Amino acid sequence: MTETVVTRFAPSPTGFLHIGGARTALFNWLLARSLGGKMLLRIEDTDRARSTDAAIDAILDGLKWLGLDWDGDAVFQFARADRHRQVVDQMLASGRAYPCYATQAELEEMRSTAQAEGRPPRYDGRWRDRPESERPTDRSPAIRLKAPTEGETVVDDLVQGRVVIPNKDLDDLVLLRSDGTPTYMLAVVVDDHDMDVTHVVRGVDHLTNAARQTQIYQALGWVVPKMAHIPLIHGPDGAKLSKRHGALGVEAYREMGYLPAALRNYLARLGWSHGDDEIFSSEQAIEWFKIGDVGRSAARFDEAKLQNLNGHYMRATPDHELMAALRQALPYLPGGPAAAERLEATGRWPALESALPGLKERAKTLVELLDGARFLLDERPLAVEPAAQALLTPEARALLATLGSRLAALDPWTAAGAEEIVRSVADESGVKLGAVAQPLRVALTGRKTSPGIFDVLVALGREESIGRIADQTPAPAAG
RNA sequence: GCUCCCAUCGUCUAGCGGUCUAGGACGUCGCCCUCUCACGGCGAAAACAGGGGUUCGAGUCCCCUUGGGAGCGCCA
Repeated sequence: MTETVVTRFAPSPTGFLHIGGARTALFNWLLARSLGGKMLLRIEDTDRARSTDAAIDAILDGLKWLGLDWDGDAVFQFARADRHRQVVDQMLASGRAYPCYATQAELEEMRSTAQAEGRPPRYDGRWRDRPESERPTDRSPAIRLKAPTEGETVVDDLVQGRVVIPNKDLDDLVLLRSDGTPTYMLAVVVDDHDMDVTHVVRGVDHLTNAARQTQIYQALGWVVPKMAHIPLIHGPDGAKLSKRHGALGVEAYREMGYLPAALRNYLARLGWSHGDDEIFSSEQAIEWFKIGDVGRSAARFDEAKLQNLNGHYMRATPDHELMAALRQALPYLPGGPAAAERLEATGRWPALESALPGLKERAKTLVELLDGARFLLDERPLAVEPAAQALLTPEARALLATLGSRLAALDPWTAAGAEEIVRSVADESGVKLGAVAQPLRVALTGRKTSPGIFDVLVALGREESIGRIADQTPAPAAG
């Protein structure tokens, strides 16, 4: 019998799609796809105060952008509250759960005295075995799990190995709050069971929860799904990734000009490896992925490596595809919308695409690519960067003047033809190619660096090129 | 405090008792290519946290120490 593998990604919609969450989703996705199974999506929105529609949209949008598709419709946990309560009734009836009337103040006190005595803060089970006759009628109880007090609970984890937690360290967790709403701990178990989830892949921060949830499964007599708790992502300083480390949400990576495929590759390689392979497609990752190959130690997020990887992806992407990716990303990039407008107005979309080969090998992100393409966006007369200004010496301007008139006669307007002219001007003037090429670069782009200057000439076209050169050429005699 | 997890170059990692004078990648530093910057090529520096065992033999297994991390809610 072949059981269909079912994984699930279960974010709580209280913010954007966290980069760590994205990796959890990726591993769930890889596991499901590699085993021919399904990945489900469940929105854990039981915290009504913190859950927002905007966050749900952000998470869905982030997953789609990253190319992580899920099977079926997203399940909303809050909508299943009745089912959760039904399961608790079942547990109450079987004696595996009991009502607890302890007040917040009592719980507070329990915690503080436990702390003071050096014991782990936990519920003392004071309502666990109280007879019904003692139950107060002036308030409604929370329902707690009657957890085993002795022995140990074992989590056979696909990544962490066999993790054993003494039951005495696990208290009777709340299943249903006194207002009748189910807790996360209960909801997760019931939903995973009802959704036929076979593999639970999530962050190690849930490892202790896994033990507690195992107790719930056992109380219910349900099969415990396979678990895989993957290590968390840390910031460059080794501490858990947080706001102060900068970008946290995947949408920020879109804004920084990263390609989804590159981010997927990077994230997959963070904590998982297939020998020495560094650059691989998602298809390869799916083929190679084994959850057991995921390491147990936390990995630091290294943006320099992500950038390098993204650079590889950009260079490897065919121009028309990269062009499409850029057009899609433009609305999200800083200055992107304005750039799109300019390209539209000047009709330079084709020029940009033709300049892509030179542009993409000089950029690690789409943002850098766009910056490199600025010479195509700028209008005459060009603003020359201060650092570049120094190259426009009187001698250089004179060379430019010669160059301008020679170039004007070039036909057809090709890179090879332009190169021939530039080289001969250099030869005739007895200077090195650079002495002509550099001033030409400044005249054409306003900067000291750019793609190959002959390619720039072609991308800009004859009229614009000649014009820009003229802009930097001394006015004839008159002055 | 208690419970659990982790520990190879600065970073991500390969290594699953002998092939390790520890490999790859990013980053760093040289050199080459060159119209600039890149790309690319070549090369260099750079690690088994410490201490005990087990074993003929340990980066690989066990224990301790140290150092990190996570969890301990009527949050998820």
